[in-house]
Amino acid sequence: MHSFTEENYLKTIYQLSTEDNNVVTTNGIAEVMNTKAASVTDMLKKLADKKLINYIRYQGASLTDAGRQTATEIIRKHRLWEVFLVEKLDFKWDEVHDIAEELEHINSKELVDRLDKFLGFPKTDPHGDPIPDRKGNIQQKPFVKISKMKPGEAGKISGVSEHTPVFLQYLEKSGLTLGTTVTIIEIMEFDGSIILNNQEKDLSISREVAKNLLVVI
Amino acid sequence: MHSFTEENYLKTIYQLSTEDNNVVTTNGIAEVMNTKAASVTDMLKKLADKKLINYIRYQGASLTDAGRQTATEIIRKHRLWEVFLVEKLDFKWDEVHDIAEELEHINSKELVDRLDKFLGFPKTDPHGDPIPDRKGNIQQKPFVKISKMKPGEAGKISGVSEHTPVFLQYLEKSGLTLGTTVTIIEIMEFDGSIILNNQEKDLSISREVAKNLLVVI
DNA sequence: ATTAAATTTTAGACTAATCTAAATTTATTA
DNA sequence: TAATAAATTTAGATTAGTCTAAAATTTAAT
Repeated sequence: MHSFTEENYLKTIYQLSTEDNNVVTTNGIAEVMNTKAASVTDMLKKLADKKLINYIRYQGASLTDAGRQTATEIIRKHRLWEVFLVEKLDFKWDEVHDIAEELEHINSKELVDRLDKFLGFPKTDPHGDPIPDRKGNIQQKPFVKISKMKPGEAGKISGVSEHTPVFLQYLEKSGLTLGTTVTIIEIMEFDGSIILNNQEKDLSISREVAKNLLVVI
Repeated sequence: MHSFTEENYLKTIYQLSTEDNNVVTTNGIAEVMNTKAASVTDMLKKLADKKLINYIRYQGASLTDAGRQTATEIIRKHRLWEVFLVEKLDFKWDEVHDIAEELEHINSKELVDRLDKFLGFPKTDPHGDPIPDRKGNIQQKPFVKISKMKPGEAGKISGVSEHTPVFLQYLEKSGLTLGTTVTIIEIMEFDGSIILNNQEKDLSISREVAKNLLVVI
């Protein structure tokens, strides 16, 4: 088995490599993980030795099949536990991330599969992120950032690309929860902020918010 | 917070100090934890520095109030998770120990309390062990080892002092599950084995088994 | 195409937890 | 009660993960 630390690196590399296509940089990892570049380099060497990543000095890293498999298993566990926490234990969607961050390292395939069944084989977690299947396949939804939409277009809020409690709480307060349909009214030239209609009411959101709110059209 | 390792030491010290009254020895801990006496000494010094145990060189260790509080919190989590695994995920009672051993280190009081509520505030785990309350109070049941009983006496099987899968599977196969009532028929002089009646049938158990099976009379 | 800036790696040190082997203390017993 | 055995602790080494500071490499810019 892999250590918690190794697992966290693999998860981060996975996430960064889907955002910025494929090759991941040392500094990129260091920033996300709140650590130093030197530490990242050490770990990249170790993961390369274990054949979990492809790594070329000064060039960056990408996951091998084995590495990707491990990464998606961790993400699967993270998201299933989040569903459990929200659906069964009545946590709010902004409270579950840190706890799931710990639970994702519990080691038992049997446990994961039984949890999956217990939850009724959910397809997405409480933030709209898709839950990988046992083999690591992820059903990617056709998410569109609100910031990319044009006036007149409408979409159903289906995901977020920021998972911090403050952001989620802001959405909650503004009624921008998963499943609600929004229509773009107007985009302000001055600062790119967007006025949209949400459940009969108009409201303005900043460009920053629009970038992190995902809809399905 | 305390490291996993510290938590495991505290749990072990707690368990040993209830078995053999109070003061716990270095070798005793080393044996239970599958480690070396030298490692135990190091950790005892560290735990003493943190005021979690009272420790006198060459004399042994005992928990402080703070140490006991931490230990019982871990045991509370362990046993609640075991209930979850058996009641909600349909694991057998002999399959849950190792998984709970990992889950017991997840750090969130909120999680524990919500889990407790979700499970309907259970009083005992699947092996009959009492679940400590939030404050660390344990409702000790009046357990009696079958090996201490006399012919003619009867009792309800209510706990075990061995938690290994092989032992639990043996009990399962023999029909010696929690809740069934057994009556002592005869104690063999030769090897101390015991013949008892269990659900209309007589069966013989070894002294070793009798020492680890607990009943309430 | 050099130079400067940014990124990345190496070297060397630190901490937590562990180990072996040797030294010390306590317990046993002759 | 002195000698031996058992238990415990210390000394010194090892591993995983981290860090700072310095060196190497790549990228950007003049």
